[in-house]
Amino acid sequence: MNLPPLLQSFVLHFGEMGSRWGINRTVGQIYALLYASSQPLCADDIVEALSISRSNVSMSLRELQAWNLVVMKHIPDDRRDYFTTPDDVWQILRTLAEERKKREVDPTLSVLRELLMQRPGSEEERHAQARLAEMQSLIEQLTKWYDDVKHLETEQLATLLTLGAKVTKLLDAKDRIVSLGRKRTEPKTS
Amino acid sequence: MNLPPLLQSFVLHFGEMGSRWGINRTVGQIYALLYASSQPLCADDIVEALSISRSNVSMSLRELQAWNLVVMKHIPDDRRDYFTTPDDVWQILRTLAEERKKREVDPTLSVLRELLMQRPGSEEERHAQARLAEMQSLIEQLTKWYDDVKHLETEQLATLLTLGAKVTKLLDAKDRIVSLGRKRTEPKTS
DNA sequence: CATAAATTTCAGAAATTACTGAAACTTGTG
DNA sequence: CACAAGTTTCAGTAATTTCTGAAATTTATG
Repeated sequence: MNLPPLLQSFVLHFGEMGSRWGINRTVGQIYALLYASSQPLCADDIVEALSISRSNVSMSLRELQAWNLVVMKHIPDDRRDYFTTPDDVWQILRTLAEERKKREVDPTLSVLRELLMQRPGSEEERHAQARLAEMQSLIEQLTKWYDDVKHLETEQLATLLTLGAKVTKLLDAKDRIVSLGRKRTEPKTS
Repeated sequence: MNLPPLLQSFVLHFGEMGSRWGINRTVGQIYALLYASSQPLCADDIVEALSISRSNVSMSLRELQAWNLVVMKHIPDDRRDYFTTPDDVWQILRTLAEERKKREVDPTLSVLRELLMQRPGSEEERHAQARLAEMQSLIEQLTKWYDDVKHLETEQLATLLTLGAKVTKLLDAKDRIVSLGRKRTEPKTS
């Protein structure tokens, strides 16, 4: 591996974190490299930058494509495929959320639904189902929220983040404002 | 493994998902078993239920404790340690969020901060730093939101979820209400 | 449609991670 | 404090995952 030190640290860190994020080391490193590079890279650039085999690069790029985390680019008069990551970090976040949900949440939700269709054959099963139902309910509330929020434009999403817990206060505030309004009294501005 | 079919399916599913969630199969299975069981279980109960070695159970319980995902209970006149999961699924969610953040986000944030302290030694490094800064900014916004929201009581959290994207509309509504209030006009109720 | 460049596939090797059983350790009790 | 019940540790083994290099396939072009 022969990269500028800063880039190398970043790449190595993503490699190490890879396993915690459910991807492998190489995939993490390649992603980091593409993310931080100023230019799209082709497979051989990656082979050279990370000192890994050509086939490993091929497999890993395929994995990153399956995650929709890289985009392929073409350079005029060059047959090779070049890769980058999308520029917009908010868009990357949306993709990550979508893919992780697909892989980590949806399968469980469908198993829960299936198991909750069954008739319990014992008291122990009845209790288990009650617990599964709690889990299902929570996950469905979370995914409903996610489905709602994922369509937001970046700016709105940022607003929502900045608002944070104040949302609940805002709700109270609204109620107060409304009732004040009804009494035709001047409300405070938040 | 000799469990009621429903429980067994649930346990096996959690085992399979384990790797995607950054825990291993056994840990996933034990968690599922404890989660759905009506009674606390001791290590030997788990050995029997899942047909795995005593030492594996010990190691896996240790891991689950490190995640704060199980609680130890004691039964009068019984020296053995018994384990359950917390009852409240919302509390479980909070714990999961906290632990995943600690393992999956915080280390990266600290690496990013460190790398952004360095002075870039080339144009390539300068560009890389700009990209890292974008990533850092996004993660900091997200963790700030999280730090804010994590203190909410379950009921408020549920409200926030139900609200979802409507929050942004609510904001608009508030503005309208406020200005209407100023004009001493009867505002609409949401 | 032949050729050459680029890419992918895949079987086996290497590396990593998970699991077991035996031994060591801890803790409560007579 | 000796014993027994319970728990943990750890070295070796098993299982899984990742990586490689050679061969096969695809694709653009003259």
